[in-house]
Amino acid sequence: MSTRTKYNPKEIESKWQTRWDTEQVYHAPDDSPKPKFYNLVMLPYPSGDLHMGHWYHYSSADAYGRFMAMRGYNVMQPMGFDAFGLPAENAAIKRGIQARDWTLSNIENMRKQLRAMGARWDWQREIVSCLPDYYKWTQWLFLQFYKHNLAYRTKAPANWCPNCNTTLANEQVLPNGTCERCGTVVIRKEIDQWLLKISAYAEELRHFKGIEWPEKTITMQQNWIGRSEGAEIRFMTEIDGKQEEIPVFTTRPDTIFGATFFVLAPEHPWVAKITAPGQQAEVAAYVEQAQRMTEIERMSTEKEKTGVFTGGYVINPLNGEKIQVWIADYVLMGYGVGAIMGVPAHDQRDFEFARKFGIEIREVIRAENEEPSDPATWTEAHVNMGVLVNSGPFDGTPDSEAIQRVTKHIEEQGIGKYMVTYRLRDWLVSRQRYWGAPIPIIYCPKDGTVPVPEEQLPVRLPEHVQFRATGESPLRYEEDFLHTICPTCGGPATREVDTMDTFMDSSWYYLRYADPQNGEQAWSPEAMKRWLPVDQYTGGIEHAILHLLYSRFFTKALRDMGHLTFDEPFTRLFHQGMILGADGQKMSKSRGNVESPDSYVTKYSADTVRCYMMFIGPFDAGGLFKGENLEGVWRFLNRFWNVVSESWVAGNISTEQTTASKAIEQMRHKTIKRVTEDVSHFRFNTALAALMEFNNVLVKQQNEVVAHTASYRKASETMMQLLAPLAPHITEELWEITGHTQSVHATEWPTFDEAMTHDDTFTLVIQVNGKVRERVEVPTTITEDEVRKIALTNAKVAPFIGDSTVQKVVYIPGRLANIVVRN
RNA sequence: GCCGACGUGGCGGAAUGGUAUACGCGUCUGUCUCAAAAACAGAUUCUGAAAGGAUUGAGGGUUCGAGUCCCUCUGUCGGCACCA
Repeated sequence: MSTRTKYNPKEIESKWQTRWDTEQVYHAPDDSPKPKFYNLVMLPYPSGDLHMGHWYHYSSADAYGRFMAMRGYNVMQPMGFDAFGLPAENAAIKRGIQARDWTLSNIENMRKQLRAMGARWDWQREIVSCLPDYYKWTQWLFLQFYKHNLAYRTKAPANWCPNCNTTLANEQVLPNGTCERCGTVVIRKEIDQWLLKISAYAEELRHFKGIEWPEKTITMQQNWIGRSEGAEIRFMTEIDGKQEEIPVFTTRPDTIFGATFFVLAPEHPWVAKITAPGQQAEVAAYVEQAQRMTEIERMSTEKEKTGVFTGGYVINPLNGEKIQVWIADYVLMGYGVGAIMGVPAHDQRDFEFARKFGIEIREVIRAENEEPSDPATWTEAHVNMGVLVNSGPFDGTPDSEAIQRVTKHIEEQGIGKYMVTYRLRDWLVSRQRYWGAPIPIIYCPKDGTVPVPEEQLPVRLPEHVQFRATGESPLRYEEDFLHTICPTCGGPATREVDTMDTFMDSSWYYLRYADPQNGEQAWSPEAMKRWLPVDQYTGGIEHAILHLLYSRFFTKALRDMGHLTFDEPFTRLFHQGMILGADGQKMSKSRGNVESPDSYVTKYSADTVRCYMMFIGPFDAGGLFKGENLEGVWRFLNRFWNVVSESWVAGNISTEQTTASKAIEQMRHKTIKRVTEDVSHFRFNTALAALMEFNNVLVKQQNEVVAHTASYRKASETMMQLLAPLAPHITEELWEITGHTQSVHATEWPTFDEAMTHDDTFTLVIQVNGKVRERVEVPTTITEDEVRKIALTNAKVAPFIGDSTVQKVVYIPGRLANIVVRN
């Protein structure tokens, strides 16, 4: 009999990590006969260290991947690095090193940490977005967008972060008007920018056909995209003696007879033209002031309405009325057509504006049962439904019909049309920074904007540059980079010095994992068809709009270009929660509540940290990291180690069936059922609780006779398999110690027999009027009559019935009997 | 302001309309030890000597029976917010 061994994680974890690595057991082969399962996690930014959030995210996602592998899938679970971006550049400026060196050494460190988790990463598929063999294809993709008119350059007011010294996409400006990265207040700046025409896919992006995503995420994307149905109506004006038309967008064409003024956004191209000479100074001042405003100031809803009369007029095409043209910053250039008709009676914003500037408020819709009243006495706009009044030929029309009737009318008259607008604006991808993929465009004095020919890719980012303290991109001063030859005429030309938003890199990395080493193509059609789309994607909800929306856009655009054959990149999406410090606050150095996962791996084991992360609570809820709570998981793993290793050295295995062995067998089946269902639904916390319960039972019985039965041995075998996805090292080691030759992770997931999950007896709960009065152990075969008899004659129950009349006995088979009595 | 989710022991949390508080942490008691740690055994929602009573943010409703379903309120969190 061998002596008892102690759980020694240091030794076994490095032993198995090395073995898995050298034997490449987690590489997903392209030619497996098994069905594929693409298990993806959002790739990390190489900040230098894997933090608690990474462990939380990746432990569970890996457990799921391991579970699916044991269920017979060819699981592809890749890992890579989203390696371009500002932190590298800032570190370079601060420390006088190269961004590339900083990034690559961080990656090196994080690879080690990722290995120490014991996850089944497919390292052969690793991608690093800042390396030329990756960003070559990011550039290639940009060129495809350009070729299909989905990338364009324009001079427009852009969100500018004065701290990061670069433009930002709308999605990167937080709701409070600050920079997503650094929290600085974003201002607007007019410069030439490259944009991707995501708005062309607004309608399709609103739909989520055939995918299982959290409702919340879908709603967030739909709100972000927005959609308003209405009409574009052209108002007439006269400029320099010429008849001109200015369109407005409205969702309420039925209220057009109530339009008493007209408003242009301050940035509207017609502002200068329509402004009367006498008003020019005032208008110019207002426009300038609006431009200077930060996003915060402009977005404040508390703000009182402001505006300036331009001195110009337009004519309402329906009633021929001449109304004043104003400019006001509550009208946004980026929505609709940047111009509105002001209907103060039935729109609260227009109401406030009209009140402030003394403009007429004219009622054109009256709610049913509403007494006629003077709009001048109103305190707010009347937005309820009703029937049209003061609306010429439309008087008396219920406004439920009026929208359609007026729209039809203006279409027939040729003064407007039905129109849908979206809130979603095009994606600004230019960044005035160095550490990103160069935009593959050349500017030639003769040929203008010329895309870099595909065979000249990649446009290499210089690897050794002089950083500037201001954060200004060093690229524009890199003469070798800047000056080039025009691909069209061969003459001298300059390169675009802006680089691409890092979200460009991450919008397609999941495609590259399918075919990561392909030097000829971004991916081959075969690899694409074999692996994509992603079956399960796990990542934080903070990317609900940014990365997840961009990736969907890429997928749809690339499908239309013929490069992909599916509509959605991520079939099933799961958001893990956020892990907080023990004080309930976000972990941060300034708060001093940061905990390093590495120190807990050293103190306990990787398996302990993994299991603890899964045990904190529901995976989508996140939770607080409390170091002391790891003790519980650590004790569990030790007890598990001891009970398995000891029971397997004990000899004399009996195959005799006893009451005790049958009970163990039943619990084994119940546990398989619970764990299988829980892990399938990402409920790792309750799966672990079930395993702990089973283990507690095995521990309790390890000195009993039953510990020498085949059932008991089978139970510990099942425990190893069920725990394997969660704690891969300890189970692998025990599996080997107990004489198995194959890896536990390569075994088939245990199955259960439904009949075996039911006990022979159950605890019958006896209630009187819904209150529990007694519990009796009875056989499951018991009949209702027997239950009634037991319930009504039970000595402990009797006093609660007393002299009252028993009205009925509700019996729920297998559970309880409720005696209903009335006095 | 609008929309959505949530509120359970000292703590993290568990509960197909059917035994509330599983599992774990912490705490207390005990065993072992010169002692401590570890490990092991037991206790641990509140109240009560016990029988019992009360208890899932507050109040109401549906039901034989409600943490779970419905209504009102309240608190916390998340999203949106001058989008015509």
